Amino acid sequence: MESDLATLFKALGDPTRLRIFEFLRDCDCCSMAIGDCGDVRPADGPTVGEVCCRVTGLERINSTISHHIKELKNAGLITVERRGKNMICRINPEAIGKLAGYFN
Amino acid sequence: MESDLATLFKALGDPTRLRIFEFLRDCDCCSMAIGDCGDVRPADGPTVGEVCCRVTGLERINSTISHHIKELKNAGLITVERRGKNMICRINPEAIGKLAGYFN
DNA sequence: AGCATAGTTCTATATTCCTAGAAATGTCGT
DNA sequence: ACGACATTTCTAGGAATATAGAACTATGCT
Repeated sequence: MESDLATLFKALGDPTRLRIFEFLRDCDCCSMAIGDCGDVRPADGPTVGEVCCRVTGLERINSTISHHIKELKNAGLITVERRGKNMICRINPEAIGKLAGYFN
Repeated sequence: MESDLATLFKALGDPTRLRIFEFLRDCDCCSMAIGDCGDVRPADGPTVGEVCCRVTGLERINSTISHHIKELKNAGLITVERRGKNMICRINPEAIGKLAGYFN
């Protein structure tokens, strides 16, 4: 759960992670999540599995995505919370604020 | 001279490079540069050598700093221009603008 | 309890990256 | 042309990282 700037930037510096991050951010802004590979439903955020099969151009094995999500979480960019069998992922607004402030 | 976002973030994701970047940014905002290890003079920007001996807490060999500066340049975050025997480094405002826009 | 589903952790491998020293390049002054 | 200075490029070694497959953990359902 570090959050110094270099750590934040490093986490976003990998193309795969950046896509995941942007996907989560887009879900966040419209407060909808995309259902398990097809349908659409309102939700707190997409699950790890939804990230796996929904982030376009992302052809990565489950364990790889899980690893990247963990890294985003450790950097403090997102939060991950259990909801039944699933883990739902959300952007951490504080981190965004921190980054936004840095360039102004 | 790439400038996609992942590349920008990756360049800033290394602690050494981030310090260099911030040093250059601070020089830029006050339009002063710190002279060769001690004195202060007006200038377009600090030289590579000045970065080497002036960035606090940076104990890196010359070639290492040069390598990092090159990487910042390749990412499009800074510009490097020859001035006599020296190379002067400057922040690229476009890149800053791009990053600022990204988080708003 | 037993099973299916959802994710995580472990292990291994190939690639990338950071660092530093040595050699090379470019520029200026004499 | 020569030497001093500033910086880059080359080379190499060690650390970190991305990826994937297998094994494991956690949860819910029947």
